[in-house]
Amino acid sequence: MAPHKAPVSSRRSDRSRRAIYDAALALVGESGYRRTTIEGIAARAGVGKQTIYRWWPSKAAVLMEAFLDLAARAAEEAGPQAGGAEYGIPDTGDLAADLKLVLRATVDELNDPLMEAPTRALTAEGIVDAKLGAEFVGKLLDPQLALYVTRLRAAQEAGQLRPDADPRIALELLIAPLTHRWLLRTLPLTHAYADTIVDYALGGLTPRS
Amino acid sequence: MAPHKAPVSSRRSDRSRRAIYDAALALVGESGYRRTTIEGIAARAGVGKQTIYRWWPSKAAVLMEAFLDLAARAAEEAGPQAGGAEYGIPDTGDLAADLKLVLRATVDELNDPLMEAPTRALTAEGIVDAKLGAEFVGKLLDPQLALYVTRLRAAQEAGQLRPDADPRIALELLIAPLTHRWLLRTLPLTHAYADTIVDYALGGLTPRS
Amino acid sequence: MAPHKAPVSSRRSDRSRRAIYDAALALVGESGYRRTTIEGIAARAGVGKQTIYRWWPSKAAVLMEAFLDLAARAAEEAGPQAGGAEYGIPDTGDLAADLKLVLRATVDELNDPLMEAPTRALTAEGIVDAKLGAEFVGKLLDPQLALYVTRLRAAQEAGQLRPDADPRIALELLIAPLTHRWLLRTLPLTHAYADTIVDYALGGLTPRS
Amino acid sequence: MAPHKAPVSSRRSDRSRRAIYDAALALVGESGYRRTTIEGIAARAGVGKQTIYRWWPSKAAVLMEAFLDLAARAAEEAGPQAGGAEYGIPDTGDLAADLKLVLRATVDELNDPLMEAPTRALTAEGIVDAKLGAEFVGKLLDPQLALYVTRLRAAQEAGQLRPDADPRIALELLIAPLTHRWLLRTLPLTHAYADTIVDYALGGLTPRS
DNA sequence: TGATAACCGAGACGGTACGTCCTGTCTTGAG
DNA sequence: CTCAAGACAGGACGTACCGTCTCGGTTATCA
Repeated sequence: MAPHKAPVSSRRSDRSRRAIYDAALALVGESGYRRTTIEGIAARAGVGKQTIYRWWPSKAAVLMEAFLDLAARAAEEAGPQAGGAEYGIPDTGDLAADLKLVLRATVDELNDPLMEAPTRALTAEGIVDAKLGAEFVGKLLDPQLALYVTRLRAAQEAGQLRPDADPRIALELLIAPLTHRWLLRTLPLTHAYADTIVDYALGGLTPRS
Repeated sequence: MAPHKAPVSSRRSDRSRRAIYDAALALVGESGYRRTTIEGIAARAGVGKQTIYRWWPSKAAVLMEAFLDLAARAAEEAGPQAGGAEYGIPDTGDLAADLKLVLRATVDELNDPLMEAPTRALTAEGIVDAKLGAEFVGKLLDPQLALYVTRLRAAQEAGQLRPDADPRIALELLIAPLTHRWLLRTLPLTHAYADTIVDYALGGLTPRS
Repeated sequence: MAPHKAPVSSRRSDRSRRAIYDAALALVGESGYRRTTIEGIAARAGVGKQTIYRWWPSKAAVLMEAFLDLAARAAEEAGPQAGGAEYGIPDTGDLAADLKLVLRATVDELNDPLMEAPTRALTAEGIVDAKLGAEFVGKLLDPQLALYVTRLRAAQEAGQLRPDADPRIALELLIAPLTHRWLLRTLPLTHAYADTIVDYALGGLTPRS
Repeated sequence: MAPHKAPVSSRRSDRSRRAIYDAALALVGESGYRRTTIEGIAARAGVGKQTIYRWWPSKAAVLMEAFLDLAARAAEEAGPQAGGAEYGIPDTGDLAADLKLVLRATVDELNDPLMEAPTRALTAEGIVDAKLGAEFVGKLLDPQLALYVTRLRAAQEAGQLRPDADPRIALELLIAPLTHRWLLRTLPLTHAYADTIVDYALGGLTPRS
């Protein structure tokens, strides 16, 4: 999205950009991030190498954009008919139920084999490369986490969450265990686990009657 | 520890192994994992490349062993005088206090700039490479997590923790948020944060009097 | 001249080709063929290894082309003013004298220390590698030998050589002994030797009056 | 035969030496001299590498000895019953016939595919490596050439060869063309060629009646 | 409505590192 | 005490990509 040395993109070829996204995602899915090369992406996309180097600073940046594009298109598709977490966490009045719903969806997403390779690749890259990590967090993670903050604040106003609880930290209590299992592959990531996490976490955060 | 194609070595050179560990850690610390090369490690260690390829299947495996060796030696040093988490989580009777102590130590460890580069590198590598990840978890993470399980079970027996709480999941509620902040660099990782996590997590896991 | 996997390139860099020729010849001269490496040539020429591998199939092929280029440039220089064997063997009417002149020149050429190393290297390589040998013979040797055939045929027409003598074999009688001494270093290769060879060989090939 | 750093050969294992000869010749025959390695010879001979390095200074030296041993054994076999050139050139009184006989045998030997690979390898090596070349000439070539000198001197005494002809040079006139064709593969090496060479060469060396 | 840029595909270039192979030396352990 | 087995430091091999750099050949403004 942000070219590293802006060549004023009005003349930029959409066809090439699309082809590069597709090639990048396909190759990462097929061969893994490590074995995916810029030359390989260019060849597969039927594009000159320079066309990649002109618009992106690194392989990771290409993949990041390809991934954002994928997510955007997925959201657009699922979006109109109300949709999932992208458009806010539902508020049925029952905080635990709402959270379980969303976390179960997150579990499913993480377990989706199609998304796995690129997500892992980007996360790993971001862990080592602070700049990329910041972009990853800013563009993909933070917007999602903000939805939790919103929902948790609503719960606080509704008296379903301790007024002194920090929503940001509360959210981490919910999200981090899932991420932990997924990233480190310690134990299987299931709906039951998501439910338990919600129960345990909320246990300490709901007002004691 | 497990050579990829075991040359069963009794004749293996200890001097070389040591030099390789040192060179690998030094280079990763100085230039980052990406820019560290096997050739570079060999050159710095004063060792033929083949000596590395003979005993390790990948750069990541070298670093892993170097890291394990580092940890082992650190533990041996700190070990005798009872020491930290390596030798069990203290049990003073106050679960929250004990956990805060240990988690604060973990925070310090994660913030230690000396350990940061290799730990991030290994973690990232493990996220993408399942085999390496399994080794990382089995050799480094699981032993530590087991200590939490032990302590939490003791707490259950002492009636300081709900009898129906799963210690494994409880532990993840404590550990995962720290890891999350550290890996993704979302927000600073402080002692205060560790304390809050303990408070929030235990809130839902201690018996309601 | 014939790239092993023709990248048909008009974009080939002349500067690199030249630098590679120079480096190859220099290194072979300085350190001998064996100790000359493709890496060394690339480094000395200030060229990437791939640029060598792209255009030549082997070290020997590089040297061959470098040598041909050298010979071509030498010929071009010496050429205009009529010159040596490159432009035909002189025909003064005295066959023996003409041959002695040319063979003495060949002796001098073979004894030239500058040409010695690469010529020996190429010859030796060609002895073992039939493909390269064929190229060597076709590009360097045969053209020279053809000049002898021409001169000997002229001598036959002039009645200075038996009409039933095969010029091709006659030529070998003249050339082979020189090559033999030079290649195998059995005895010194002198002008006197060249003269004697001409005398002995022609003795059996001139018409008996 | 001449160890480079004489380890007092009394303890030397004959079995190993033999096995090394066999392995060396076999490998050179199968894969060519270039692709034959000392490691390969050792492995094939079931011998430690050190056992080779102890007794020979180079791959070429191993092959040379193996080759000499082969020639010696071949001679021993063919020897007793009078035999070929090894035991002198026959003297039937007809110089031309005698020479043709021997040169035809040489042609056959050079065309023998079994001997070809190692002979070419050794010759090529000797062309580039002066020390080895000298050994090759001294041990293998000179003894053979001496036989020609003997026969030619006898012919001179019998008045079948000009008294002023240098036998050494005469011999080169006979031998060199064969070697030339064989080494450089310019044209096929046949009995007819050998005969012609004898005819042409002797033509100039026999007394004119 | 050309001229004239920019982008495009292609791919050669100088490099770096890869992982393999072999060299020649040194060490170990079984016989 | 010898010798096969093979680890060791070193270094070249030939390959794969890196990121930069031309090269013509389209487009797609703007003069």
